[in-house]
Amino acid sequence: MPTVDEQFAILTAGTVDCIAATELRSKLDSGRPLRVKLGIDPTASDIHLGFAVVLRKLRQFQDLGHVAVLVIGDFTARVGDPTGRSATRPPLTADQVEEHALTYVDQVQRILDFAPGRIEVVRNADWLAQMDMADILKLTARTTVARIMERDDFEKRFRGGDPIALSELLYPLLQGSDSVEVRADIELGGTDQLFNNLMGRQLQTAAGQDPQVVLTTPLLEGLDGVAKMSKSLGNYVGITEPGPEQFGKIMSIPDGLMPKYFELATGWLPGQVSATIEALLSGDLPPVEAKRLLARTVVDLYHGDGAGQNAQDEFDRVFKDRGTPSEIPICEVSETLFPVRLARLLSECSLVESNREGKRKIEQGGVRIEGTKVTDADIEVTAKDMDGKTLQVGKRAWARISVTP
RNA sequence: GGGUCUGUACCCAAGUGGCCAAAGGGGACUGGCUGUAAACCAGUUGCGCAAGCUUCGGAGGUUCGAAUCCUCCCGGGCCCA
Repeated sequence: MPTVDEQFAILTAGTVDCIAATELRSKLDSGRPLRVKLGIDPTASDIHLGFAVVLRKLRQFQDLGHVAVLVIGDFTARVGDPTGRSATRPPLTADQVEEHALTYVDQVQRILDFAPGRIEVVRNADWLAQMDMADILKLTARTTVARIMERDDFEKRFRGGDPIALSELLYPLLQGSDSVEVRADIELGGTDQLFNNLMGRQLQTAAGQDPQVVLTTPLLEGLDGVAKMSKSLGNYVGITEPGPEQFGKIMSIPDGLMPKYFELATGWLPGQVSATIEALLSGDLPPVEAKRLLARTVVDLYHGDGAGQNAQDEFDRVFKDRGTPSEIPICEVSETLFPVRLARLLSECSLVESNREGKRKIEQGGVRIEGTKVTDADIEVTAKDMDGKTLQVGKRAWARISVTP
């Protein structure tokens, strides 16, 4: 068992805020397993590399003998966390939330330790949905408008004349209540959660509990290199995506983002990360090779050793050598559809969104049959032409036609 | 409650009776270059094979003709109370 100092060093490595360091030390000092809370709003169906950062931190706590308390925000998801939003987000239906919650737990198992005693998974609807008006008034009386409006994004929206639903203002309070409910010793979150997590401390203190320590992890930018990685922006790499998909996505990140990805997405020890970054910056490691290494590492992390190399081979075959992917989704098309305009066939196979878009893509030289570029935008094809043949739109969309009687 | 402004395609935003499927920018997409990076260049960006159809918060109305005018409704900002 590592000493308190060693634990402290491991746990605060790679974090941005630690409120408060002395409290963390004394909690670790107590020697008891600490309850480490992480809230997760089931607003989307995929867990991505950005969220994996904080999950990995939580795993470190588990490995040191502490208990992960995963709070599924099935209630709060219906309010919608306003964090980082410039607009009110539409509330999700109970069904959507439920569906997401299930897939989350499934995905999280790739990172967290689910051994008995190591983790508790709870849902905040269990207590939040029970609250009546008296409870809510009591809760809201614990803070002030001025305090809530200190939050950066509220303030910005308010100043900009953008609408803020009253319910959104309650969000930090609800999340804070979770901390009271689960008696959290520590709460983890991205830096965008700092305000919410501090609210937990305030509420715990008011409830006579020892306030939780708040640790925040950096936010990871998405593939565009600008906005934080998020499902809604579509700039993410999902941890359950197929290896080749992950590999390709990582190859497309801006060069400048590589150090951050090495640091936050590889699961490497700090020494290895800094050595790699140094080699990259000094020119000893060419950028392409660095990125390939990064992509392989991430794929290995989620698909097992060797998967990264396979993904890279596939990548080289398809994109470097302009070849054909090893696995192409089959598109079954009824024989009665033929003869058919190629543009229509493309949309039948979901390679494009409409016949019209299909026609455009052909005009733009982006469509190939068996690797041969199609030049006639109005071309008609027959079942015999197409059966068993591959269709390609752009660099990434593929389908193999299978004609069914 | 009163006043006033406002709601346009993924986002911002022009348009105020026909020349509007709707300027411009961003984003996205396709092609070129390349390292599926960045930068840059060219193009595309409602649906339909087409005639044409549907779209400018919603529902009605005026008109040969409406995103543009009128009525009501819904949503939002600001000021006053």
